[in-house]
Amino acid sequence: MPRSSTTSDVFNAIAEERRRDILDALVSGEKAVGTLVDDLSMSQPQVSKHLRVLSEVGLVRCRADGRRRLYRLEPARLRPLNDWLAKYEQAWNARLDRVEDYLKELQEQGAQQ
Amino acid sequence: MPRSSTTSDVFNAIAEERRRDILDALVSGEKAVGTLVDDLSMSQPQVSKHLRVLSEVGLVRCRADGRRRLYRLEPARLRPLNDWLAKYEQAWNARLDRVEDYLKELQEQGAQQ
DNA sequence: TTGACGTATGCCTATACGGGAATACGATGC
DNA sequence: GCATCGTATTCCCGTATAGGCATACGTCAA
Repeated sequence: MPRSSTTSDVFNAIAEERRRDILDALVSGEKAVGTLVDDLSMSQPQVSKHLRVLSEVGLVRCRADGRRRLYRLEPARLRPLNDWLAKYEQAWNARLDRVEDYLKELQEQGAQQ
Repeated sequence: MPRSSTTSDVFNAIAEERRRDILDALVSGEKAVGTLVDDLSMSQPQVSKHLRVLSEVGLVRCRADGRRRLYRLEPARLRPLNDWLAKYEQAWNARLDRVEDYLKELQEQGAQQ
């Protein structure tokens, strides 16, 4: 069995960094495909394909404007991610309280790569 | 070019649902591999392999106890996810304020699948 | 109509995957 | 030492990808 499809859920869709870049670029508002191509220095087909994936999981929505297509963010779809992450906030904060431990994390993180 | 490695970052590591299941199971505390196998009804090699991925991105940490290996959560490593998501909280909340829109989201989400 | 523009799609390849089965490894108890 | 338990690793497979390139599609201007 291969990896789950990128369009199977939000988690798989945002696993690709390029797609996160696209979402980041859309935070400031609706943008045309060409604008994303320029801003992110990606090929046009590449952008279109990633937008398709994001669209299939509902993270973006499309609107026609002449021959351009304007894509906008659909932040509500990030909810599953937020909900899942919320479970760990408590455990997380408990660690953050111990500053020494946290600094050690960062050191190990740096040393590991 | 294939998809990024599952061990390339936290985003790719948690894309797999089984691995999220494992993390969820570890929220309550340190657990042995066998315990996870029973709790999650997964094969032992499967659990070990997923734990390896989680371990490589630092989401879990291992400790030996006799012939058992106890794995525990490393919540601090979820930070990149939290940071990335934070960018969207504002846009998100703006939508949540409009309850009608949010309900519509849920309806569309249900109708789509 | 014709051409140009903006975008989407199809084909291709190398690549990394998740799961199953078998097996190797390390620690324990006798 | 030896059998056994608990885990990790290896090999195999079918499969879905991301990117490059070429091209099809829809819309607008002249």
